[in-house]
Amino acid sequence: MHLPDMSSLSPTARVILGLLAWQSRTGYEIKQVTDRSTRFFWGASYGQIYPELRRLEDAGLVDSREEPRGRVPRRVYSLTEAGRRAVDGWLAEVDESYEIRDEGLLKLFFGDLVPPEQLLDLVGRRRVWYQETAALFRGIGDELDELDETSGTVLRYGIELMEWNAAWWADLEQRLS
Amino acid sequence: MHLPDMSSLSPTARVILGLLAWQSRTGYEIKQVTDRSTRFFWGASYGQIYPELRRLEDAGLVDSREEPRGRVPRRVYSLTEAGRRAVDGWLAEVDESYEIRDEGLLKLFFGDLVPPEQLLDLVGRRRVWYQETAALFRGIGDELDELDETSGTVLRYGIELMEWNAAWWADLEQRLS
DNA sequence: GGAGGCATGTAACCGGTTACATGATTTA
DNA sequence: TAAATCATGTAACCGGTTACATGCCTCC
Repeated sequence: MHLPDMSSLSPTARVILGLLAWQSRTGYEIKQVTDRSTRFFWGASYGQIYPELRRLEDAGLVDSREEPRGRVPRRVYSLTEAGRRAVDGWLAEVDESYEIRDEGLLKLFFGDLVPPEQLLDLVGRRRVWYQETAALFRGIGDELDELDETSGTVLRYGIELMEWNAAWWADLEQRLS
Repeated sequence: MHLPDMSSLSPTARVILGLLAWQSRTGYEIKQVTDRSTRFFWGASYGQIYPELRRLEDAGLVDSREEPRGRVPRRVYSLTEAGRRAVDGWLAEVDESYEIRDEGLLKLFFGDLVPPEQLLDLVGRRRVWYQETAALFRGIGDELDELDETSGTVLRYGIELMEWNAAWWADLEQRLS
């Protein structure tokens, strides 16, 4: 067991520890939950989750017990007290990263290089994509009942951000045509 | 000289080629320009730029000539015709990636784990950050004169997005207090 | 003379995705 | 019985950041 170095908590580790602070879960379940909730602003893949769970257990921030379903092996992870302290420590840090990677915006940036109708096509596609994503998020919200909690607030952020974007690109589309 | 494989144009390569489509530049200048324009939705570091320029030259998408300033070595890169075709090809693709990594949102997601005043503090910090970033972008806009071009439109997007965020977090702040 | 900007580059590291591999169980 | 879902994991690869290293030139 190594010293838990809180300053080096990787992004994926933060998501995992946060989710485990609510309840114990398997790696598979963690993936499920992130796909339905944090995916759009903080995703996680199996290739990260399973090795990370090992590292976290190694560091003493989580522990696990085997809970097979029939003959299907299954390992449930729980937050330790040290893990809980690590989560609290991270939540108390006063620095939050923010990053966007938007290829549509990059293409718009270089929009002067293409004929107007191609640019208009791009803008229209983006508008549609934002509308569809907003609808997708609304659908997730309809299945949820915990919209009053902070996790619900984040979903609302997602919906409203997508709607804002849909409106912005629709506006640009109109001005270009 | 290798075959230029357009389908494998890395994100950084796209930014570089796009900028070179406007005018020839050194690696240093490319960094300058991205820092003032695409940085907030598509950044680039020296550690990427210089090796990428080499690879692009190897692939025949750019070429370069030495243009030292006094005894300071300096290499100016230009887009070749194959490079221009690669840019046009990329711009014509109908698929654009979109990604957000927002640690503030992640903390809000787990907001139920912390005392209300700590959550309020986080929300306030985020609101301030968006306000400041909006102001920063507006400052960049004031120095620019090409606000009618598509690159100017992208800056406007940045400003308005930051303003929308500032308003959203301010609203949440008010409801929490 | 010193600070800051111009200019180029590399090495180590890191976080993440994708594809692959395996097998049990449940559902249509 | 076939497909989908549950469940775990690894290896190869990739794109990117950070820190480091070097040296000239200009302006205060």
